[in-house]
Amino acid sequence: MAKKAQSVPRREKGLSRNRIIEASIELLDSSGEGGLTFRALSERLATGPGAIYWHIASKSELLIAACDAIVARTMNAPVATNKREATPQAIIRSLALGMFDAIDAHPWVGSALIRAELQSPMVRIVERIGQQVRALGVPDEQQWEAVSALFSYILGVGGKNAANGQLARTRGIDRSEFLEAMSHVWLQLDPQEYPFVRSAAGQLRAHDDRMDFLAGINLILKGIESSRRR
Amino acid sequence: MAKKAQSVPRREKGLSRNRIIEASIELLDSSGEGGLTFRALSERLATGPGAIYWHIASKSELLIAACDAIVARTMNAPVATNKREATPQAIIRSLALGMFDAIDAHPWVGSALIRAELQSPMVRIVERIGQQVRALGVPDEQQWEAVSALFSYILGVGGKNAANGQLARTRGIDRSEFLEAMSHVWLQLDPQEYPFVRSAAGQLRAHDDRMDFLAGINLILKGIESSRRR
DNA sequence: ACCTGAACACCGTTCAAGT
DNA sequence: ACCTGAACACCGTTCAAGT
Repeated sequence: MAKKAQSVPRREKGLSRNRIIEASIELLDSSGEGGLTFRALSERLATGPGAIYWHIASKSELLIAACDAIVARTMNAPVATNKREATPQAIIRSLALGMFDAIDAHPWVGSALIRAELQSPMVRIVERIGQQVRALGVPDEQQWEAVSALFSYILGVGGKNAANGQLARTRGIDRSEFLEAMSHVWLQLDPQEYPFVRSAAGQLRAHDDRMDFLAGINLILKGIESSRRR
Repeated sequence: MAKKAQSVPRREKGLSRNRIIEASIELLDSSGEGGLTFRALSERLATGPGAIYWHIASKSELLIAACDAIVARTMNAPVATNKREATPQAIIRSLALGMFDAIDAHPWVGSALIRAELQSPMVRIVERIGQQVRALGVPDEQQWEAVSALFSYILGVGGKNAANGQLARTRGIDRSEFLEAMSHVWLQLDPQEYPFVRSAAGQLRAHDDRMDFLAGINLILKGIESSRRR
């Protein structure tokens, strides 16, 4: 009968790079970094562990590919800014927050991103930010430094959040409980040796990761601005 | 300092948390993150894998303890600044570079640091930087944001360098070869979609990680300064 | 071309048994 | 109190064999 007359949704049974990546994302989301194993994955795909190797070279490649899929979605999503003032700064803030939220939703992306250095996920992020840094009027020789700083900062916060997510999962602990406990530990420190950390213990309990993240982006943006002005 | 008159250096044969940590550092330095296994470690310590568990709860605790030992040394080292102008900014730069160099020498510290969130290694770094941010005259409510931004940035660059080190080890590839190859890949990208990355490919080949890192620290410091002035 | 699944060479961790 | 080492329950990866 008609072979391509209508949208026969690619036979469910055939394995493909894409199906493998989608299944990996589901697995990573539902059971964390440790949840992605070739055995669990092949069970979910109703196949043998060896079959996956026909489509993907290694676990590390698989993790980066899954990370890249999330980053691609995030960087291609329409930028959520007020049209009235879609300044480069506002767009950069929005892109950065997009990554923050993506990592918040998929904590494993944070650590995968770090391992994917200079590969596709980084390229996507750097490109989007880079264009806005240009639009900011930063001179050519300073653009790389500016983009690199923003990217590294996002990477750092992302990695931290990935660790948080991992910790929350393994210890089955609530984030605010954990902050409470940590704040208590900090208050216990020797006041001679740790005056700053002790005094910051209160803010630790109250702080909002997302707002702190944004504040850091704003500091870097201000730094870029005041460098440019000179 | 010397607490007691040159005591006998704790009998070589007895296991101890410290000896285990030192052996772990050697193993991590010589064969990377993957090189730290309880089997390799117990062989080096001439004991069984189970023995280590008497002194340390888990591999993750071991990794963080090893990381903390390096961070402690780094943060306690005398700050290398020109006495004449030991401004808070200069001290922060020096502390940050100290961490950069430590991670450069021990790439595994980068990824361990990320996993150690809010624990001892972070506390040491945050304290040292925090004191200088205070000395900068940043108002109380803004201190945490400033320190947090600096720390996250250091974490991000550190994580990236850890990945580099790992990559260099597994692929047995030289850093500059790798940058060369990556720069070539970037030049191949679609100019419509990736104008910025393409134009940055040249700088990628030429760039100096350490200088880029310092430039980022300076951007954040400038941002802090201009926030304060407002 | 694509898939199967047993087998290999590892892991971290536990625990009865020793000293 | 501290150590031993076999055993358990996993891993990623390979590969002859199938379709």
